[in-house]
This record gives sequence, structure tokens and C-alpha cells, in this order.
Amino acid sequence: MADDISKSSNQRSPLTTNYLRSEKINVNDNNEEPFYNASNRFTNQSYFNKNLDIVYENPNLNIQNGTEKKDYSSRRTYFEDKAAKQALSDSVRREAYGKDKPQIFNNLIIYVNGYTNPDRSTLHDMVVLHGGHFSHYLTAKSKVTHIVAENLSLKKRIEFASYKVVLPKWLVSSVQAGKLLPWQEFSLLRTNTIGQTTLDINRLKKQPQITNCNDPDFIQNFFANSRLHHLSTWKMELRQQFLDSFNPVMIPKTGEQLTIFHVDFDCFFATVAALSSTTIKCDLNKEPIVVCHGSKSSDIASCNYIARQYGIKNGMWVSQAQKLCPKGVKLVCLPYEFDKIKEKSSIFYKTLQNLNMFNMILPISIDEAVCILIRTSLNNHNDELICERIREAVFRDTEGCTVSVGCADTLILARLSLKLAKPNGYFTCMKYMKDSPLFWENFKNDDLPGIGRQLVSKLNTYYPRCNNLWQLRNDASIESLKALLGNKLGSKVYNQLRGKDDDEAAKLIHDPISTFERKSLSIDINWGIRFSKIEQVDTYLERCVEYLIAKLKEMKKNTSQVTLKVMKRAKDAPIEPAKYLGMGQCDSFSRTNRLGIPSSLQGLITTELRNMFRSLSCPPAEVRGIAVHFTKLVDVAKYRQKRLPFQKNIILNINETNKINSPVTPFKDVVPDINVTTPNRDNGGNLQTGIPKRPVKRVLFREEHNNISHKSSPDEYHSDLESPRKKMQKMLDRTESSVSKRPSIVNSPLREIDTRYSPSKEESSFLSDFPTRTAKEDIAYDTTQNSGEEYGNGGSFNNNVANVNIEKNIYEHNNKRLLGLSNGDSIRDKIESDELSSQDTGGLTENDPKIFTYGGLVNHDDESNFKIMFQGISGTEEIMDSYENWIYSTLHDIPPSDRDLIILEDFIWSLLRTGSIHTVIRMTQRLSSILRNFSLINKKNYNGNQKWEVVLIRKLIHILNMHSNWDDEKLPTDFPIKY
DNA sequence: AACGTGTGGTAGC
DNA sequence: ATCGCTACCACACGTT
Repeated sequence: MADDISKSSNQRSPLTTNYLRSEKINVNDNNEEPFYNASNRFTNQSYFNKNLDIVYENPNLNIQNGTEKKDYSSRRTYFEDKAAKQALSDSVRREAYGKDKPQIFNNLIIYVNGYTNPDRSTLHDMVVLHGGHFSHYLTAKSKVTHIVAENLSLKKRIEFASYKVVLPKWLVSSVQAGKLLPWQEFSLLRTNTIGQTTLDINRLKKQPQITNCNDPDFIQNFFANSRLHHLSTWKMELRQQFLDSFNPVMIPKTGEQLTIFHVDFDCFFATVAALSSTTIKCDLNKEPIVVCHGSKSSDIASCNYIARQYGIKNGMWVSQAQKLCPKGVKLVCLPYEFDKIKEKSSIFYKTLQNLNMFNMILPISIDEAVCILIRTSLNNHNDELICERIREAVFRDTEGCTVSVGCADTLILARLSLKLAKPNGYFTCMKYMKDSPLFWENFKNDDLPGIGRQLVSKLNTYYPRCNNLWQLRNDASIESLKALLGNKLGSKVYNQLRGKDDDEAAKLIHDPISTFERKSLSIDINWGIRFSKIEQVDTYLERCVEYLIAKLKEMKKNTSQVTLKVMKRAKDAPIEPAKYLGMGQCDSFSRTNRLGIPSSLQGLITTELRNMFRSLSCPPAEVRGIAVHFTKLVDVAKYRQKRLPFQKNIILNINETNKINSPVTPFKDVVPDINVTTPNRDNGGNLQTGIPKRPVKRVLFREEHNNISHKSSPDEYHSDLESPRKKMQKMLDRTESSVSKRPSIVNSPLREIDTRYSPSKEESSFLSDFPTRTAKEDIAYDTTQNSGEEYGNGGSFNNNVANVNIEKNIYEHNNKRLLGLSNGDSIRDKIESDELSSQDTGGLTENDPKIFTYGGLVNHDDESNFKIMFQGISGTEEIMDSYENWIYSTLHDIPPSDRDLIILEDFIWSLLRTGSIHTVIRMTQRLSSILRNFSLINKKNYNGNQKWEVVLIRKLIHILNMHSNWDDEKLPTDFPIKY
């Protein structure tokens, strides 16, 4: 966790530095009122240094350099005088009252921030009378030696990041002890240095905890306190460490005789908490001790063996555990000591290494390792001796933590032996025990690894007479086990009951590298998740992606598949569950999408997830948990563009389609026929909720209405001050518009786009299956005309959907647009006649700035002023909506009009010209998935469907291929065409 | 048969 | 108050 914090702060370092500097300078006595106005922020450093010195001017310390004083402004002299007077009065007081007190605070300069207990003036006296200096101002970190605070706001915590910030208790305890205690023991701020901090229960209580999931720091704060998050991340870190440092030569070969030592701490968290607790005195061997956050519905992370005697178990709620305690016995609740735990664990692993006894040490978890010894005739050690050696060494090195060791020659037997060894012991499974009730009768059904709550209850129901594993072993045939637990698990359990490792377990030993290799990356939070508006979900999703991408980049991987899982309040569950901010009873829904290209682009992935969330149709207020998984991870180094998941079964006859020239159906009047209730995997989740899967009208992102390619001289330095939404927008802008310039940097497989690009002759002829324009023919084009029978109903793509428009500050181009048809077929005739015969009905004239511009007619120096419009709208999401609706409305008998398709193509080209290939990819994928869905629920082929298939393959895929750098990774456009 | 998606289960304290 | 994570396996069920 500490790593996560440092990572995120590293990312923000340019901002933080700036922010901190200006903030600190602005801090005055009240910590609020700006001392200098903002324009002074970046004046040169020496100015500040001089300036800052005065605040700490203190005659007793001889800090002040008298010659510099003269340079100060009157304002600074005021502070100087005030500080001097204060210091003088302090020293007088010290003379008067502190003479007989130990001067333990010599050379300290203390600044007290905010409300404290004991209060500020008490602390002031305490400091002064014990020889320290008290600063009333905080303007430079160089002179104040410590800040005393109890409760820092997040802002302050960042601001004070580089200070020694301590609890008032440090002063109090030091005075009581009569000596200066190490401040680290009372540090308020978490640091990354191992062993530096000891968490104090008061400190944990006072720390402001973020419980609002809409807070930008919610995720970080939650993770900092989540035991399960720590367990998971620690585990993955250990695995990575193993991979980084492991010598493959040590891997045992199949057939080699092994001895396995399964080592595990006894109630790890509880032991560490008890050993490091300074405030609460407790005896691990006498009192029931648990580790938890709260007092009622708080999970018990770990409990000692006294508590276990009362029936208390890990995972139980504190209230429940309290009831189990006999009368008069008080349950001792200790806070988590994550830093200490991490520290003890790394000592543990080092100790195992240093024993130099094992061929391989496999990390199982933060406190659990499997040590493997390859038996040869040469190393005929005594197993029990080794167990004791391990226990002694760990106990010594961790200063009081006990481990238990289970020893056997298979993993399963070692694990079961470990159960017998606990607590604080070891057990070696001798040969004669392997098939003896003496061994097996000791275990309950739930002692089998891989058998959890659910499966235990299955076993208990199915084999009610089996109270221990020996009975189960005799009663359960392999067939009945398979029938009950499934094929794989059934045979696994059957083998386990006979002390044999299954293939999966053996893989851990014989192929640890692939076992430990990370195959996915995810973030799950099911606590504190409460939304009211979809915008909050959108923002939250973005933060999840931000978190994941940081990790992804660290791993040098991209993801090609994302899964969104939403926990939705169960129908009859109360709005607020028993557990504070818990998830309560939920139904879960998930959706998986493939990205066209393996990516680590925040904007792309976030957008995808937002769409997926909408497709799950879960009201924001019902969401109780959200998980985002990156599943198919691809190595950036070995990166190759993967084929887009386009539909391959194209069912149409191109020539036939070319002759289709049907009128456009009024867009508004057509209700897309997609709310089909046939059960299939695309609507399955929604059948449960009774909500149509894909609402035709989607909720739009308000902030995204503005533009998709607007570039406003991005100021990197300040960008983090903006809302995540704006950052996201900038990210989108950057990635979309910079692809053309820096394709390699953004991992884009797409080569630089020539902004003056227009289809070559060859390409045009390739495209000739479909109405196309070339750069050679300029035809005035009226985007809004709606006269004529075909378009007369006012619902055509022309005026409702495809008002493609490039706005530019300078319109100095040929108004005539290029309408190219490679041959003089009827379609072209038709279109041309449409174009030429159309009367202007409020449409565009030659002087109208909304006229299109294509080819080389654009002034590229002013590219930044482009604003791409589509149907008179410019927000990406709105455009996508419009585009989708148009597709839906023309999927059936009445296909999209050729003319509208040309407008679409125009739009695509203008996107490409401004570097927004990203959007083109999205549009292509969207079309692809609409067609896929459509064909899933419609067995019949419709004209519209067929025509769109042609658009997809002959147009969009082809256009993307023209922009692909890798010939061998071109998307196939030559699909077998069936009729 | 092989593949894809959605769901469910488990492990660690 | 409270910090109910996360990687991975297996399966059901559908499609290719």
C-alpha cells in the first residue's frame, strides 16, 4: 500500500511541488490568509530563503543574520519583531519556571498545527520549559524541526509531507519519561521507510477517514486501510519478487523425492498488533485479542488462540465475537499494523533464505511460504530438526513472532500437517500416517484446501455421516465426488484424501514461473460505494482505470480485454445494510469487452467502461460495488496489433447491394427492433432486471458536449488541478489528436496520418464497391436539404444525423465538396441528381461557413482550431449516440441511404485528418458489435443489415487498414461473401 | 472440439 | 461507524 501511495504522489510531483510551494509561502499565522499574492509565487528562490529566515529569527538560537535584516520589507520586519518578542518572552518564562526541569527539548523548534490535546498553550509551556523553542508561524520547513498535530486534513498532509509531523503525545511522553523519545514512534504521517512508523491507536482514530466514494482520494484511502487489499497486493508483490530473483535451475524435476515444509505464522496480524501495541497492553497468551477497525460490524482480520478457544474466528464481526466471550472477559481490539506486518514478513522471507537449507522457497502469502527440499542420498536431514531450526530462526529474527511448520512429502500432506502443528509447533507427516485414521481423523471437511464455505455445506449435505476426513475418504467414491463437486474438483478432493497432489498443485512446484506469472489485473471495491448520479459512476470508473493503468504501465503491459462487474443491491435487501457502508446482499452483473487494440490509454478504456456500465442498466443509486478487470494482458515489448474482433460471416451480395437505393426512413419514426427478449448472452443479465439491454437513448456526458478535437494549449503543469473529467477530456484530445504525430509514443499501431490524405486511385477503385468520392470532383453539397420524396419526411440522415461539419476560424476554401463515384452507375447518377436538383431549404450556400472542406484544401497550420461536427453536434458521446441510433434505425428492411453513407465517410475522413483515428476505431467497433448483436437475435437477413456489413468491411475496415503500419496485421477485408 | 462470456468459488488475515 | 481484495480456476452454456 505504501507503494501505491508513493506511486500516485510521484505521478503528481510536478503539480505537488508547485502547489506546495505556493501554499507554504502563503501560510501565515492563521494558515489561511495569503501572505503574498499569487503573482509572487514563482519569484526566485533566494528571495524566499531570505524572506523565510525571519520568521524563525530567534535571538537565543543565533539564527538571524543581522545584515540581511535590512533588506526586509516592513511586513517582514513586523513578523521578525513579533517572533523575537515571542522568543524573548519564552526564554524569560524558561528562566523563571523551567530551571528544575530536564532540558530535553534543546535544539527543537516546534510548531503546533490545529486543535490538539493537550491544547496549544499547554504544549507551548511544555516545550519552552523543557528547553525547546516554540514557533507560532510556519513559513519554511528548514527551521522548524517538528510539527505537532493530531488531525491533518488531506491538504495539510500533503503540504506537510516533508516535515517531521508528530503527535502531541510525543511531547507528553517525553516529558513523562524525562528524556527525548524517538519522534518516529509518534509520527503522524505514514512513510515508506520500513520500520519507521509505529501506528498509534489514537492516531488511527483521529485520522480523517474518507468514506465518500466520490472523493478523489477515496480509493487510496480505502486501500490504505483494507486488509484484503494488502493481502492481495502483497501476495502479487511476493510472486513478482520470486520471478525477479529466482534461479530456474532450482526447480525440482518430476519424479524427484521432495520434502515440503509449509511454514505459516500463528495468527499473524494479531501477533504483530499485540507485539507493536504501545498504547494497549495485552498478553497474547492470556486475553482474547482481535485485530479490527471498528466495534460492531467490523470484520475480525485475525484473532489469537485464546479468542479461538471461545469460538471466535477470522472474518467474524466484532459484535458477534464479543458475545462469544465468557462473562467478565473483555475482548481486546487492536488496530491494524500494516507497516509492521510488511516488515515482519520481509524479515521472515529473508530468514528462510538465510537458512540456506532449501532448494526453493515459494511464497504463498504475506505470512506463509512453502519451502522445498530435494531429497538425495547426500542430504538425509532430520525433518524435525529443520522444522525447529525454521521456528527458532524466525522467532529470533522477527522478535517474537511464532511460526508453525507442517512437513510432508506432498503439498497437501504438508498443509494438513501444518493444521496439526498450530499453534506454535511443527508436525511431520510420517510414512505410516499417510493412510491411517490416526492422521486423517484429525481433520474436518473444511480442512481441505480448496474447499470453502459453499463446498463444505455441499459435502455435509451429501455425506451427512462424515465428520472427519477419514470417514469421507472411506465413504466418498470418486464418481460421487465428481458428481457433487464437478469433474476437476471431485478428483482433486479424491486425490487429496489420499495424500496426493493434483496436477494444479504440482504445477506450483514444477512450473512456478508460469504459476506466478500475472495474467490479469483488477480493482474491486465493494465497500463505501454509494452513487446518486451516473456522472459519479463515470468519474469513479475513470479513477479505477487511472489506478489500473498506473500498474499496467509499471508492468509494461497493455490490456486487450476489460471486464466491468457491478454489485447491485438485491431486490429485497435494505437500502443500508447492517454493516456501515457495506454492500449488503447483492446481485452481480458483469460485462466483458475486447478492445480493438491492446491498449493502456485511459480515455479509451474509460469510455469503454462507461458504455459497459450503461449496458448493464443498473441505476447508480443501486450500485454497491464496482470491479474493473483487465484480463488479456499483452507485453508491450512483444506488442503486435491484434486483429479487431470483426464479424467474419458476411452474408450479402455486393452487386445486389449496390443496386439498393432505397429511401431513407425517417429516423425519428423508426423504433429500432432490438429489444428482443430471446434469451442469449447479450441480454441475459437484463432479462433478470427486466430492463432492455441497450437503451436507444443513452445518458450523455454533459461535459463532453463541447468538442472532440479542440486543443487549448494544454498546460501540463496545471493539468492536475482540473477535475478528472477535464483531465479525461484532455487525455482524449491528446491521444486522439497526437496519434498522427507521435504514434510510437502512444503505443498506437497506426502510422502517421497524412492530413492531406485522400484515397489513391487504387484505393478508390477498391472502394468502388460502394459509393465513393474522390479528390478530383468537387460538388457543392447541401447537407440540410430535405426536399424530394425520399428525404421529404424530415427524418433523413442528412438533416438529423449526418450534418458533418468542420468549423474553422478561417474559411478560405473551395465550397464545392468532393463527391466521387468511381463509375457512372445508377447510384452515382442518383446522388448527383439529388445533389443538383435539391433546392436550398435553409441549407448551406457557398458563403455559408458550414460547407465541407476536404483534401488539401485545409490550412493545416490552423488545425488546432478545428471542431468536428456531426449532425450539428460535436460531443463524442452525442455523436456516437446519433451514429448508433442511425444504424439501429436502418438495420432492417430499409437500409441507410447511399447519400447518408457518403456523409458518414466524409465525417470519417475529417476525423482522420485531425488525428482522431481513435474515434474511427470506436465507430468501427461499434458498428461491428451492433451487427454482431443484430445477427445474434435475427436469423433473417435484412437489407439494412447487409448494407451495413458492406460499410463495415469495404469502408471502415479498409480505411483503418490504410492507416495501419503493419502489413502482416491488416484486418481481413476479403471475407467470403455468401448470399 | 475449441472457443467465448458470464458466473461462482476460494485463498490469505 | 468502517475500510467486504483480487488472481485464478472451473463450470455452464452458447457459438464457431
